[in-house]
Amino acid sequence: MPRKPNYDRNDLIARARDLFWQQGWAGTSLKDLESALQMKPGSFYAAFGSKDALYRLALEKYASDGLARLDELARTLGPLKSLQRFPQVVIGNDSAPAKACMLSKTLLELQAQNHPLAQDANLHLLNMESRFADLFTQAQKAGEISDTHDPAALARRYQSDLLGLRVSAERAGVDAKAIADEIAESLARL
Amino acid sequence: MPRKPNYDRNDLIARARDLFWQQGWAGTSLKDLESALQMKPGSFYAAFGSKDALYRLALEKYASDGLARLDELARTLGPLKSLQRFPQVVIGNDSAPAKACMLSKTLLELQAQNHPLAQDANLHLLNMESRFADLFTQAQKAGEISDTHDPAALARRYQSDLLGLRVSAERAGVDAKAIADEIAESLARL
DNA sequence: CCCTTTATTGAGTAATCACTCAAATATATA
DNA sequence: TATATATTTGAGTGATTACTCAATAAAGGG
Repeated sequence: MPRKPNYDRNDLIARARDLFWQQGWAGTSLKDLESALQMKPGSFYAAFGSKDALYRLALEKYASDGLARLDELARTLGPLKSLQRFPQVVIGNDSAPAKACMLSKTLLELQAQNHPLAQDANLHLLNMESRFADLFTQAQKAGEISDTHDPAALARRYQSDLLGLRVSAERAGVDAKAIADEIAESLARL
Repeated sequence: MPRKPNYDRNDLIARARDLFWQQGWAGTSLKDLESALQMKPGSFYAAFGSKDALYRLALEKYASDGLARLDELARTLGPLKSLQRFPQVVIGNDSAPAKACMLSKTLLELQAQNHPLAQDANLHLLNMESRFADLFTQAQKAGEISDTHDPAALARRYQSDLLGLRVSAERAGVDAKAIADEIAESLARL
């Protein structure tokens, strides 16, 4: 008996993610969202509840897509080569709405206000970091890198490098690809 | 004949810088500024003209103070050791309003809106980068590091690492000091 | 003390913010 | 087709935004 919504919820979340990713939390108004999602306020709030709730969903989509991209890379290239390739992949996606990581942008914007979304972002970052650690462990077991280093420490440093790379990639006049190459090269020396 | 202002302009700018640094551009309202600077709207606009103009001054102060801190370090420690110490110094300042770099926060928040302040931030970052390059050049001339690498490339990578470090230092559950040590250690291997 | 010049005050501006809700509309089942 | 249930609509909410301006206060030179 009910009436079905005439939109694809997942697609709406993806579009919201792109907006939030590019413009940030405060930089994205409800008018922006209404026009991007083609929804009137009533429908918007019936579907998502609040701007924050939609941002939360957008963050989750961003994070799980990122994990999936890394996993697929690992499946085709193996642990070390996927870690070496990932930096280039991440800044090379020209259809992405921004070069910088949405999780770090969220963290930097909302951490000071103790906003729950900042905690969400940090959790997703920790998730990613532990996936990096897994890959380092696998690379050690495969003999691709020496096992003198702690995989957790390698992952911590690798993620920090990635975050720096992606901030740098946002800047004008900075050759981010060169930085990505150097990150990959330094992994080869482990 | 004129009446003198009863505030220290430089001190006001420093307080504004701290607010902006911590809370960001959109996250800092005029009410926040009025209460932190103890100024009514009229005085505020007579003194600074606009929120953006004050942010601009705050950015300049942030950048020149950063350069000064690096220069002093270089004077006492020499080029290589100052580059090695700088990461720890930058994340170790507990009285600072934030760990992350205000220039990168500004860039990430305002770049998408093509806000002039984002360009300002990038210019300050370029300034800092060229100072890093100078130090790398000096370190090469002093024989502290090999001269096989291009100082500009070293500076580019170094700044990227610093930006990543400072984002990481903002996160809960991340041992940023360990990352800073690794950055310093990797410089020793040049 | 007067007068000129500047600083300070704080109520008030229009615009925008996230969000609400009653009415209208569409759909699937009975 | 009638009814129950859900979605969509869009004008409108109060709060907050950055900012203005006429009135008042203060300070130094004559």
